[in-house]
Amino acid sequence: MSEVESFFKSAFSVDNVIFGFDGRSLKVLLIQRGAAPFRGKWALPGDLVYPNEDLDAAAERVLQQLTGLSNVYLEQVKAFGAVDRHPIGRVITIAYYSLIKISNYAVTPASFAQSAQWHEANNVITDLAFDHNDILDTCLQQLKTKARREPIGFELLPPKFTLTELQQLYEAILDQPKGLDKRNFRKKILAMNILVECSEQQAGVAHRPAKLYQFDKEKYEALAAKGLSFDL
Amino acid sequence: MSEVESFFKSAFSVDNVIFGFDGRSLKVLLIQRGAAPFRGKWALPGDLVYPNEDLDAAAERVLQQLTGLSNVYLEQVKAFGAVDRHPIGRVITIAYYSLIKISNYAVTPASFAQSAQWHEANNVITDLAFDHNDILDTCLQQLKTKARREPIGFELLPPKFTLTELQQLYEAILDQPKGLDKRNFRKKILAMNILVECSEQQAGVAHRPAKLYQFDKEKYEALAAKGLSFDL
DNA sequence: ATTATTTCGTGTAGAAATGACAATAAGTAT
DNA sequence: ATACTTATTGTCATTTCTACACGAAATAAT
Repeated sequence: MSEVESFFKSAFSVDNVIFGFDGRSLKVLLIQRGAAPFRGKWALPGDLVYPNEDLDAAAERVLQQLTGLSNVYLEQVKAFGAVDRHPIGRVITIAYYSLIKISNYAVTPASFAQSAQWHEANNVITDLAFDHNDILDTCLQQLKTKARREPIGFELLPPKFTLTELQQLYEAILDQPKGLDKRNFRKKILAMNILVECSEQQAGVAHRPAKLYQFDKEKYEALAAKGLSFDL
Repeated sequence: MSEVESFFKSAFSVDNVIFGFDGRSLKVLLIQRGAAPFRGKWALPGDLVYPNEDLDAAAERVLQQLTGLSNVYLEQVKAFGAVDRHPIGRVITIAYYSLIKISNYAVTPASFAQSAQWHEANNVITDLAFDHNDILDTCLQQLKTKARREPIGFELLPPKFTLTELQQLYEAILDQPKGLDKRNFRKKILAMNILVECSEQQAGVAHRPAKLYQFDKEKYEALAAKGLSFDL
């Protein structure tokens, strides 16, 4: 075997930290492994990257196969490449996270035999397979950092939401000890001018219904180009 | 060849965007490739990762072989893995950037035959080898973002520096159109309480010498733990 | 239909941070 | 001594931030 060939004995995979929000807390979708290694352990959904598949495409595929969803927010975080991170050989993995609207996720489609389950993002069991605890922590940290500087939170909410729901989301993501002040939060987010008020109101609640809002992405991008910086 | 084996026909490399600051502008260290592919083209320093080498270690090695430096600021940015990014096979690369004190870099050590040269970081030729323009842009963007929120700029300065030097550095990194206000910059950075004044002064200048300062990392970390957030 | 219950929606005032601005001080070179 | 160059320092007006409480609008229960 030539020297160059000896470098071509490794593989790479993608692992995807899929976040959702159920109205109360931030969740992560984990699977229980059906095959060795780490059979039976909880793990991040992931797969080897096909030889002629781009990295991002592989991450999308993993997400699509597990949730049936496509066209969702997906972002690469970093590569994890410790020599011994995988028991069967040299496999580095590229970690991604996605943000999905939890209500769109139906339950595991039949095509995927493995059991998948939502777990509390801030309180995940510490013995995930491989180095997945590491990966999860890194992605969670990155989400927390990024969510306060870019308007990605909306990816976790239904298209129309109330300001209270939005606030609860941010309280769940940034773990502010005391929560956020209601009036100040509303003032701030409305002042950015990136939300549009819907004509409908919240329905089916046993109290005064709230106004519904939508995130206006075009408006945000126009303002961002002019120097607006989202910051919570 | 088994199905699993077909996944083990790829390699990975690291590429390192090495930044320096010469007192006026931000620089990147590029090499001129001595071998195919892209022989003669300018490129980021990088190498294949050895089979039993951690990713970070490979990035350090590349840096060390080129500059003779070790123990410098090094950070992984992301993986670049388009299927066709490398002409000789499937090779994904993990991009890093490092910040070095340019005065410590002697010139290419003999061990490295390739010619290495500093280029203006904000104005690099657009036909680097591989997808290196992409990688460079991403790393530069990341540096700009990160430099305003974490005290990493000091890695580019000598241990003792004047406030004017520090300001010039930040003006070079964040390309503020009008520069920063001198009085306000000093007020802000000194108020953070992470600099210590040296007993010496600047020497060898034909005008009033400035006080020299050092970055106090322990102090910063103590304050950061209590909630200080570096922000310029 | 009155009442209880729950959440919605809103403004103000004091404190803190920011941004704009220029004159004197301390050295070297001639 | 004088010219030259860069270093150092404070104030004021404006903006932003933070803390804080009550009437309004709907449903549920009687």
